[in-house]
Amino acid sequence: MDLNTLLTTHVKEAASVLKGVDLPTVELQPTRKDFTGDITLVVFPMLRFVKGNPEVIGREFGEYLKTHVEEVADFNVIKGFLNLVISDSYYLKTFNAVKEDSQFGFWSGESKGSVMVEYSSPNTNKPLHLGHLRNILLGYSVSEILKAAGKKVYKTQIINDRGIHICKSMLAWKKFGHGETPESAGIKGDKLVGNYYVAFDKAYKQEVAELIAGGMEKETAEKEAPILLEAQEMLRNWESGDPETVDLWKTMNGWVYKGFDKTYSAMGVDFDELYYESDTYLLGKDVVQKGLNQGVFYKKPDGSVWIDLTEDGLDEKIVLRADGTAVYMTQDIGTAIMRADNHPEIEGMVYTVGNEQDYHFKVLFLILKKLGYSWADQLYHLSYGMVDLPSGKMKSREGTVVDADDLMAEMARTAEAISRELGKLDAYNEEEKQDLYRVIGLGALKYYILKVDPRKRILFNPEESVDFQGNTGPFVQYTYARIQSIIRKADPNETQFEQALGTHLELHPKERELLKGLLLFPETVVNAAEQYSPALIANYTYDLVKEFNSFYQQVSILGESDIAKRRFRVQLTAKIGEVIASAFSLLGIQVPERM
RNA sequence: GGUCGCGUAGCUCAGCUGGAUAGAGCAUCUGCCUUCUAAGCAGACGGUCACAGGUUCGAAUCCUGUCGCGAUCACCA
Repeated sequence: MDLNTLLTTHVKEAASVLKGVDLPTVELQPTRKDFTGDITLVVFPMLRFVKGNPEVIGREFGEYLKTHVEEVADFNVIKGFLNLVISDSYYLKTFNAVKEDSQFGFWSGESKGSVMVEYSSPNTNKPLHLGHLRNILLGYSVSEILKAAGKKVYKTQIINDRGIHICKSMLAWKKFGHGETPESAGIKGDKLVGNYYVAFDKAYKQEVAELIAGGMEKETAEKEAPILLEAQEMLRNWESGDPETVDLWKTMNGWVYKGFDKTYSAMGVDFDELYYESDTYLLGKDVVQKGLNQGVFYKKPDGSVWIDLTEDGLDEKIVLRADGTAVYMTQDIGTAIMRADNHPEIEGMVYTVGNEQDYHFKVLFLILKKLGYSWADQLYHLSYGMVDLPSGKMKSREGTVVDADDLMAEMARTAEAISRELGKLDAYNEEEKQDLYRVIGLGALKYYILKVDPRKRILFNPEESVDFQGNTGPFVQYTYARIQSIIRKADPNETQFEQALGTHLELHPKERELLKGLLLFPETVVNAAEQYSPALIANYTYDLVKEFNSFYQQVSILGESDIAKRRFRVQLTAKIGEVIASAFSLLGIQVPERM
């Protein structure tokens, strides 16, 4: 039984014995740092049931708990707050009970069901940038957190591999590419295709300008530019399965996927299952047709298909174009259904998509519900804020996009510069050092992005770059490396968790704080999963690490002469290291042995 | 204009299912490396929790309104 439920039971018991009343709820909270105690019972809410002066009542309850509950060593009352001091032996016993569990904090019971988490889902004509980075890191981390909380997770993405935008880069490559390939150009495939997407835009703008100069209306020119008409024809060719077009499409998409894979692997993320829009949009069209027959949708005179959501407080929304081609919504309907069909066992889907699409997902979930899918109310849009630059939104046309590959490389370079200056890595060869720089650089970047509440937008200033000190990934990594250094130097016998520890040690205040922090890990994981928030894990880890560093500075571990104390400190240190590694694994961040 | 989100120290953020004197990091300033890694520790400075009402014994937290910022309301994805 954990401490809170134990105390709740006894407080209720005290109420019944002392006052003869049934307390429906008991309010406990961690004692604030400035007061003596570990757990505080707030007396005020009890006044509704127990009449009297809160301070007097607090003292009465304190006396009762101190004499009847062995875990309560002492108490004090300040205003309406009953601060309970928990005995050292309770913390030591609890530590003994959990220290050998290498999966401490992770759900170890039966699976709590399956869930599918979608993230990344890029266009295939633009390289990944900082915005994708947040999406991918969030989705991956939430997946890991859900797993730790007992779910089976399928990591997935929908790849937007179809549509007019793809044809634009294909056409530009055909016109201006002269057969260039990633190999011949010596650049990643996604970058190559991205260049042609830009090349299309440039050519298109020029044509429009020329048409306007020739006396054409701007609006007409924008619609009639020959290169655009050509792209549209290419899309029709693609949809009708023209072999040459389909071949080119396959080739160029292949380049892009290879490039993306490199980026994903550099980031240390992966997927269990991929869905391609080119596979799902047809199913979406079928379902729309069915929904039309069911009366969920209706057709406008021009042939386009709509749903009327005005009764639900939303607007009318198009689900199929007049020419019968699919829109964004059509393919998302198809994708959701295909996923549910493939995995009847899943109990939920999480969509990691920016908050600019809040409305879209509201509508999507509502449509699926109206179509009668039972799983529709288990869909969740993990909505996150944009990543903006000081100058505003990132715009590829203005060249202000922060490229994901470049940024990761730059972070590693910064880590290298700092490391070289500190010069503590004599034990490593050059290759090991390079690995370490990547781990630290990535750690800084991932932590920087994941520590903020997903809902909030992030302002990224490339000039100032990401910190390596204070509340950062490297700070946590550094502490981990310190811990490993201690373990390397410690007597191997003493680091073994099987080595029993006494329960009658007198704890140093720093040790108590560390133990309290350690024991919070499991509930932190549960909370993070419930709220889909890696930020909770990051903040927890930071607090724990700060507490450890303070302990480290004030209390000698290996220098302690009392064997029982030293053994406890070494094991506590090792356990903290383990929890840091576990917590960081939930953020997708690695921890180094040295730094 | 409708809808949704956000507004806490100079900057970046915690705290938000109501509880004690609102916490960190960065920046600025002071100390601490002949003792386990100074990417660290200890401390100082810094606040009208956007504003105004309301609910409550108690509000940064809940409700209403106002202001500011952002997103969205496309036969783009």
